[in-house]
Amino acid sequence: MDTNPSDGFATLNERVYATLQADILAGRLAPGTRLVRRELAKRLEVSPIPVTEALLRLESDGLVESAPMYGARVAAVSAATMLDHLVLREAIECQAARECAANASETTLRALAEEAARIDAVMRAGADPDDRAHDQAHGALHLAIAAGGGHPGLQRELQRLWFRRQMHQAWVTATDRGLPPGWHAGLVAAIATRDPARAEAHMRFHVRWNTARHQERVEGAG
Amino acid sequence: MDTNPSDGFATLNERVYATLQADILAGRLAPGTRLVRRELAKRLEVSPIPVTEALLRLESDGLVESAPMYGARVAAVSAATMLDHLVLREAIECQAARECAANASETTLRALAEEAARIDAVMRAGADPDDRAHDQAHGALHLAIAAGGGHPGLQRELQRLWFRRQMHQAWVTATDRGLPPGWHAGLVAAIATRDPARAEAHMRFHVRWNTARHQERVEGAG
DNA sequence: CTCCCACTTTTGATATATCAATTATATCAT
DNA sequence: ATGATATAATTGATATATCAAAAGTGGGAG
Repeated sequence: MDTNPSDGFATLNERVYATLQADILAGRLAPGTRLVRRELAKRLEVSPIPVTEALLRLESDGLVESAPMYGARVAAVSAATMLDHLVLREAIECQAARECAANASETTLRALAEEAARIDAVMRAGADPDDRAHDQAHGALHLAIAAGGGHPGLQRELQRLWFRRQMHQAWVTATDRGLPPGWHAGLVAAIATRDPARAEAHMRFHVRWNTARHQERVEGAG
Repeated sequence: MDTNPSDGFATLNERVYATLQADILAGRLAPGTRLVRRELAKRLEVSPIPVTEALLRLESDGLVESAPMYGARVAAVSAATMLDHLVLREAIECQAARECAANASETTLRALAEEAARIDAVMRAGADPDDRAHDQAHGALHLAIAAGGGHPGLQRELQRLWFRRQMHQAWVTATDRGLPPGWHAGLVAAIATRDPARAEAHMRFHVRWNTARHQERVEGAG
């Protein structure tokens, strides 16, 4: 079918990509679900070609796994894949904190501090586990830190990783509770010292909190 | 045309991907070159579909840039893109060094040390700037460090980044000379201390050597 | 001579059709 | 009944065809 110019997608490829991504991130397509091109094409009322291309992009985002002459399925979620993701996120976010400390403008730092305080306030008030707006704001803050360093590549990588984080969150009980007060404000303050090592250390501690929660869950389930 | 089963590629998509990648990495396709699907399809004797898919994958590797309804071209190489790449590499490799220090087996560490010594010896002897085998071994060592931590995601990301590194090297005069003796042996020794902070610091210094060379070039060109 | 527009050409996006590999199912011998 | 095998149905890979956007081109108005 033709591309509806009013929906904001330039191509069908993009529309299919966005649709499938939303379905996976929201958990409407469970990990392991087979993604059959013709089926998806029929359901979305397009030909198999944009579907194929969208699946390829989702694969490079880590949301879909596939093998030649076998097909694609929604990527598995396991303790191992989550740990893998967290380690990668630690890499990117620690570097982002460094670069942000070194390069961000004073204006940017002020804006980050403000937003961090706002997010901490919502968290302390006890955000709903599935408060989309809050989670979205939280992600935006981390992205903004990555953007603050002025290196688009870091920002792009973190964006991709954040997709996988959202997917994981659909399949584990998120535990945002029990965070120290000023969790994000402290992080931004460390960045604002302009000391890369300090910014990195603080970010590492920040990301590792998630890793620790993850490992508790794994052991608890053992 | 049909897939030749003897060439090691399961699909035409893969073959086209490998061919174009090799052409870009070797500099046979210069940055900025327009990549017209039908042309490539005719030249490679396939239909436009595998070409489209291969271009999508190359785009996610950062070797190709494209926009909807505009087409693809070989990614630009500039001081900014190179710096972006180096920052990303610093992120991944520093984390890789940490994880390797924390998780690699003694056997792995011994093998890394051996290979590092070998590479340093070749470097000290003055490797040809375009000695493919040596460059390949050098890349393999870094990949092996990333693999040593036991997190496939880090390894995959570094592999992708290394492609961009190879591309950049086709367009700048590589300066492998002037490295301190034991450049890689020292790095692996730091990892073998099992102290993540120390491993990371050493790796950061290692990667930043490239960043510094890069910035010298930029200033020199100004 | 320059600028703008109608027209042609090129090329990206994608539907349809076809082939081949894989998987499911039915059949048969043991 | 069990397992192997032939056959049918499914589905991935990809060639061909079509449509539409964009880029290039020539001619006429100013």
